Amino acid sequence: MRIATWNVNSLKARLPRVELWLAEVAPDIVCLQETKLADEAFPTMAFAALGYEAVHHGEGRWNGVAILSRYGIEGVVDGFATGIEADAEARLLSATCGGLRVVTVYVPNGRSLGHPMYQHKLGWLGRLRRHLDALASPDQDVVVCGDFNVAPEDRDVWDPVACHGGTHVSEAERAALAEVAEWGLVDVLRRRHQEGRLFTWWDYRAGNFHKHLGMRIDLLLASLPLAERLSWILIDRNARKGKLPSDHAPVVAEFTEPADSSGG
DNA sequence: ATGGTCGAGTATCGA
Repeated sequence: MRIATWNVNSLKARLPRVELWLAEVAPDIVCLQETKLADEAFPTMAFAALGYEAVHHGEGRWNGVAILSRYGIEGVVDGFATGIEADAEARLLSATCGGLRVVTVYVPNGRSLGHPMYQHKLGWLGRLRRHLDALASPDQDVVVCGDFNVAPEDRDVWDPVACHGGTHVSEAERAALAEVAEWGLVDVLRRRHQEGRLFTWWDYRAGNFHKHLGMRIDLLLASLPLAERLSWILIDRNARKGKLPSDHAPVVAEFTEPADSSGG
């Protein structure tokens, strides 16, 4: 079972590359962020032609998240679960794909420390934790993945000194992310690979990708039963190269099937 | 030169 997450920075601009990438990487489940599409404009048929059922939660100009699945899609929840203050923006989508609970997230950027959107970001991560409480149990197979707009540790940024004082690295953001993970989720890339300079996002400007000045802010968090079945995980830097790339690279992980599901 | 590039949309804002 191959699961991927990718902030595509406009699915309209990126669809040709996304289609080629799907054919090459062949993931079974894909979480997309920043589609920047209204639901009516989502290319359902393009994904169906590649063998994916899809669900999209969009608003048009900004944000927008989607889940593609080769295992079917059911139990869709747009945004936060009932009882949690609704999000005015399309940043969260949950669905069950063949027994796996899948949550795709596009966490607010925060803009700058002291900006109202920074407090909004912290509150949003708190609501995400409550969303997981309402949606699933950590003893199930659950994956929460997407663009968290938080680099969990200093080794997840190109230069902690240069980044200090900005968003993505503050103690409060890291604590809010840790609270989400403490629900019962493992950052599987970090569990498997401990070295620094494993980035998923590079600013378009100033040749930062070429200079490998990036951050690891796109995470694939798995519940413990799922995390224990990780075969491999990688950051697909090739998808950040060439013509008209997103500024994010996908994260792709392979998991073995649960032991009790063989043979059906 | 106090920016650098994208994508939204068509002036700027957001990332």
